[in-house]
Amino acid sequence: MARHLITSAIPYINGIKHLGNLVGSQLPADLFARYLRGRGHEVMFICATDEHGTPAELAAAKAGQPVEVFCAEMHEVQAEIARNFGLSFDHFGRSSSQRNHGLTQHFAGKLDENGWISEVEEKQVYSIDDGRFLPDRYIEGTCPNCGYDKARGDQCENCTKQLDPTDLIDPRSAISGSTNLEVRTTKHLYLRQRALKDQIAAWIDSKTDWPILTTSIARKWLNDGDGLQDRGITRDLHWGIPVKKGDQPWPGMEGKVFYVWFDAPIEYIAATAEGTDRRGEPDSAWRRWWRLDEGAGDVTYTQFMGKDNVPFHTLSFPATIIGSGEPWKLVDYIKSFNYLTYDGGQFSTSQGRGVFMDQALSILPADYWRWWLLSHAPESGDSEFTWDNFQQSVNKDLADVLGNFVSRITKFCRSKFGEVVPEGGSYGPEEEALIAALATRIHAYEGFMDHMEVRKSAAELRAIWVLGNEYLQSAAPWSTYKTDPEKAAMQVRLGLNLIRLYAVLSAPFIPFAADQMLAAMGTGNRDWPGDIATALQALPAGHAFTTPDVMFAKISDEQRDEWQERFKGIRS
RNA sequence: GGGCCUGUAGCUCAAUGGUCAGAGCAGGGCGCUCAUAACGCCUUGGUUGGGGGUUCGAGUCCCUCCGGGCCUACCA
Repeated sequence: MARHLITSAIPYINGIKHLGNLVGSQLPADLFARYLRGRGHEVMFICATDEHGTPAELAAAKAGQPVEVFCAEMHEVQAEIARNFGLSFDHFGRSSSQRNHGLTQHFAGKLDENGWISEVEEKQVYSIDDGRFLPDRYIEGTCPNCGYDKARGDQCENCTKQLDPTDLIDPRSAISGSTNLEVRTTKHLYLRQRALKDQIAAWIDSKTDWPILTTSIARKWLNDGDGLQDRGITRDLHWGIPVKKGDQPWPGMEGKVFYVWFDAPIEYIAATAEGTDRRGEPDSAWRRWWRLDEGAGDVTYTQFMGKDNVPFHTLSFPATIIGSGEPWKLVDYIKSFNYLTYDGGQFSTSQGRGVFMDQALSILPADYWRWWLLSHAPESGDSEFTWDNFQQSVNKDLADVLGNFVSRITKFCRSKFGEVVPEGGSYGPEEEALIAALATRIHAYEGFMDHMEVRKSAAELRAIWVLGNEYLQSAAPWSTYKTDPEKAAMQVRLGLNLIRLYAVLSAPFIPFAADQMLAAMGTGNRDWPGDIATALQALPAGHAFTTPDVMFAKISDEQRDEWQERFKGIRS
């Protein structure tokens, strides 16, 4: 039994996430966590909402709410949706928690003690009417290059030229449209990543088994141009973690907060503490996951994230950890994902294009989405969601292959033997062959799952389901029943045990259906199979079961067409 | 502009430089009747984006061209 710490990139607070966000971090992380728990390992699976930053303040203002209230409400909304998707977090925390305040200030204090913080005076655009400094992309104006009148201060979307806000002609606030702007001087703290570059590079170089997507992004940032740059870790905002050195004030930084990307990954640690606090456990309970000197030496730490998050998890957060000089646990493996696209384009919140998590659950059970998303996870490149593909995959894999298998064996048994595991008969060559085939495929499945090969795991699991149908077809208990009822009883008993075995193996992908299968089989036995023949005797003769309703109703062409129309959004 | 990823069957994807490039779906045929008209077996289908090169051997390595995507540090 090993100890596994698993974190999913924390979703931003300002709205409900779409299926692309889900498949890029939370869902595969949940798959891995459920699998490891199923195999008997000790797992700590952490996620949270990422609540700070300019967009949160603006979204709250738009909703007409104080930002604290807005964030608290949105956290509950996201937590509820996560529960309904079966995301099995040990704790779903908040980056605005007091735990994160304390830890973030602690890390900043340590970094300063060790000389890794510099104070920098810089000039930024201030909007007098908005009463706030504006990040570059919140300044709009006319592009000096192409004349596009909605160019942003960081880049012109029309001609893709990179800009400085002062380049813009007729600059205005993207928030209010106000042109009452001025350049002001402000002081910020920078994390001296440049000075930590060699240590970080050596650490990255030691990770030879990481996905290319992960290491290539890290190396690009380490080596491109002048190499890794220092990063500002404070902002002139109201909502956030006040800048302090540990629990002491930071002279000259009054009224400023830490940058959201500084405190967000620290929330992984803080959320673990929030969880143990909630359970009434002492500090040692979370520290044994995070402090190498307090019991975390045997922890394997895996992070899941979309590719946009990679620089922060390979560079900034490790710089924080390493720079602290304290024995905090560093990540062992980063599993990163490409993007899911929607029907030939991007998911778009503003255009209402694509399916968002709440909408997904309003039309179909979570397992349908979990299965499709995981079996099509964007591992080697971006992958595309189309309704046609979704309908075909779900109908074939879940309804025809798995659901129908459960249906045919339970209904046959009910009609010939009643809803009880039948007695009699013994294995022959066909059964031995099935057990051998199962052993081979389950071994392969475990190998793919151990290595987080999500799509290959799904394909292997499906192949395991198919073995059940192949067996039934060749064993043909409906025929043997006529001449040798004892043999038919043995075949059916094996088939019913396959249902339980499939529930256990499938639970990481489709936990709700797995629960349904176990409930129908009248068992709470979730033991991961070791010896397959033994595992197929979990339900003994005489054990009562119930015949479940249709587990996966098929998606009709009408539904598919209606949903395609409903979620296509407004094309610009 | 720079960098990274990617292009394989109608579709979605596999293939440590090494048999005849494989699966699933879709298409075609046969079988079965327990089952959600479901299942099983067989089968059609590829100049691996184009061109050049290295090698005994290239989907894989190199060059080049074409197409798609992402990132480029003050959004997160």
